[in-house]
Amino acid sequence: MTSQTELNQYPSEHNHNQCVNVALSTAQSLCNQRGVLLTTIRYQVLSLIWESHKAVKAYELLDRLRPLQAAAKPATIYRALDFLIEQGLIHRVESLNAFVGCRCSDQQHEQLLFICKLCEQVDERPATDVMTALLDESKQAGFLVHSKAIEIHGICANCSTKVGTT
Amino acid sequence: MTSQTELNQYPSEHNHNQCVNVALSTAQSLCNQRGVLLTTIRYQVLSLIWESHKAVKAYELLDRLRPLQAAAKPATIYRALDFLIEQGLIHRVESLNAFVGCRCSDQQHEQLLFICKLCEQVDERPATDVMTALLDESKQAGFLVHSKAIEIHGICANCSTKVGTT
DNA sequence: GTTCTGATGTAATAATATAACAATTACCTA
DNA sequence: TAGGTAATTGTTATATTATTACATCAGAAC
Repeated sequence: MTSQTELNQYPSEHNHNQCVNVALSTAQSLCNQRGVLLTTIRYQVLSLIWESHKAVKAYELLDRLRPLQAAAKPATIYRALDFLIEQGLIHRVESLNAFVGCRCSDQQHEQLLFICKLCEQVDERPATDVMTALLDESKQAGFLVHSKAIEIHGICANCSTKVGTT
Repeated sequence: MTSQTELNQYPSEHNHNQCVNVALSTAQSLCNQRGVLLTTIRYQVLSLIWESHKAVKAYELLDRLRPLQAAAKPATIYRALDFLIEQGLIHRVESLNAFVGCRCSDQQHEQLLFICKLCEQVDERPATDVMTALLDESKQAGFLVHSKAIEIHGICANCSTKVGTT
């Protein structure tokens, strides 16, 4: 049953512990480099977000944080989220009002987010061609880009294989 | 003062009455073609959205609808918005939780939204190159696209000229 | 006219997010 | 190491955004 659940959530070759470890240690060293504090609460929230590759809602995080931080309130979560977003450690998924870990914190942070309607996992891709085309378009429009949100909803490769073979 | 306001909102060559007229009559004929009802409430909400090129919040629409529909409640607005979105007559701006008229209802509906932080106007552009690159990327990822939200925040050409010359 | 469907009325409440101010902690430096 | 300062967290309240459920109404189909 556990294995079935994991099968539904991740491709079989996926070692999620490693994802989490990499994410958390990268986060820690980035914060060190930048002289900002990855406090206990912030670290715990980041860990909770990294429990899966799904986008998580703020109040769901709150529920999951409370066992660790009895005093946790909405502000607790939103402050941690604000910090993590500022540091580029997570993405806010605008079209879901939810949050997902960023796998590219140390590189170009703004990416395409592919959001699967079936497994709900969010995959990020740098998509250089798209970004180039986008900057071209912006330049043509005379538009000065500050930030972008590019969110694609549909069915991921993993899920469409399963659907196809069922 | 009125003219100053308008100057801040639209490029001078812009005839907004025409925008509105085109949008509303296009909406009406599309609904006729499709055999769906552009009821009074829906028409009023669409008109209110088209009062400017800014994205409007649902509860702001509610306030503005009430003089016309004394019984208007949140559900009234959200139902009208759902309908207008389904019919491709407006865009939901995910990153603002707000709504803006669509100038391309009869064509390819999914566009890039350029959102100006200064004048708050939302400009939509088809950006074929971006869309092509995006579909390529999706194909490479094996991702089946259902819908996309591409929202660019920054400073529009009109505002950056003003800022530049000040 | 009756029935059926879609639209609207109405009330309650859920879900998401922020503001304001107090208390505490971390850090610097004298 | 004491004291000052800035950042973080605690706490309460409330604002904002959105949905659900059920009643009623209006118009089309029969």
